[in-house]
Amino acid sequence: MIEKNTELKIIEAARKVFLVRGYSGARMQDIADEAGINKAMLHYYFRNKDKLFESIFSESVNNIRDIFSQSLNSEKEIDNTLINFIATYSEFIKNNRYLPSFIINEMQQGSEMVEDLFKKNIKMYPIEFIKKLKKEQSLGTLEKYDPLQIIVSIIGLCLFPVLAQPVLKILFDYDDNKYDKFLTERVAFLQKFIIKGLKK
Amino acid sequence: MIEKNTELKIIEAARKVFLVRGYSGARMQDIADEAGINKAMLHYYFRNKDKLFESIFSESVNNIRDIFSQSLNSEKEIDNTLINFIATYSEFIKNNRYLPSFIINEMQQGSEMVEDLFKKNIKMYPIEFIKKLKKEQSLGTLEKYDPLQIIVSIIGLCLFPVLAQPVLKILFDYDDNKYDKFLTERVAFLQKFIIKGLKK
DNA sequence: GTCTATATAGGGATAGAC
DNA sequence: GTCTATCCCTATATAGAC
Repeated sequence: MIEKNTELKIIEAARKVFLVRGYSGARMQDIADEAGINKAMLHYYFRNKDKLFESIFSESVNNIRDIFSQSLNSEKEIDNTLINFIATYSEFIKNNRYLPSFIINEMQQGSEMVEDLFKKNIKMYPIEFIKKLKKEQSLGTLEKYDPLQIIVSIIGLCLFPVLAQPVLKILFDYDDNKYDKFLTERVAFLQKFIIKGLKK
Repeated sequence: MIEKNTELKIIEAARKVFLVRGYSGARMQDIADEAGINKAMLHYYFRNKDKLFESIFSESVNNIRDIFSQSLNSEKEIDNTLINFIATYSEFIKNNRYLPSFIINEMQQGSEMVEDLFKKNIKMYPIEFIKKLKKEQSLGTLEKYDPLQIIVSIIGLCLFPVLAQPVLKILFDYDDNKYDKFLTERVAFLQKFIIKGLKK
């Protein structure tokens, strides 16, 4: 087993701690423990907590942006674009449970630093997808809903069960396995439900 | 103007601070300032930060539960039940923006205290609504989806735009007014979209 | 009940040896 | 580059006067 370099170990540990606990809940000591080093090293590599946080937050925003544009901008026609997006995006979110709530929460705090980092990194506006929607709407195959309402709905339908996972698990009395099954089955459900909801 | 009693002032201030900043981000000093008193008073009325937090978290869970069961358990048939729920629930969430993310986030931390409080207060499982869905499904008027998938979808469609508000405002370049309009228009959109998606 | 002053702990940051 | 020891500020909590 090759020993990973320290900077990488720190990044991975910081990612784990920040994504679950958030900026204010994260402890430098916890990150050091998770990385198997001491606190001083954190400051040696990343001057302070803010700088370390910035690097984690930025990469998180980039990850969300990449998977989003990558899975939405397909050359296929509308049905397959939707089916493909729902599957790809759901899979990504399932494997990155804490990403959405992390970003949403930090943004909610309204700190300048976070908002600037977000603006700097995000740059995504699904123009191509909106064009595709509008074309179908004018052809009369899709209901004439506001494209942004549609997009927020699709993303929300994929994200919400992962965002609210800790709450929903208790409400439904589902263990990890059952909830995982719920998420897996959800993909097919969403593909059908969304397309039916949009079609004229 | 009648002077509110101190305990009430503390509760209101704590609510404001905890809901936005969360447990770890909240400062007793900020709560004292918001209430217009000094820190010592917080400890006089609520022994410590944990106790104060508990009372806010509990009332938050109760609020969510009340509005949920209240707006879902109507005597009407399925279409009107849905239309009524979407309108009532959306309105409530709009007026209580921070409630959902507060509960979801604290639950994500996985502390025993929070999880116990949640379990103790929540007790909601929409049995009547599920019955109503299943009846329509067996009559062939609704698609035979898993009722829990349906419920998670409806709630998610209402909650997500409020949960993700700080992110979506930036993505869409919407100011407060435009976003408010977006949320208002969303109700009618959701009523149509959801019913179309569910109908056979 | 309400205040000021202060104790105590927690956590981010630095100095300095190796 | 990595460690130990320590600094020092911040935040919670308490003591005690009024």
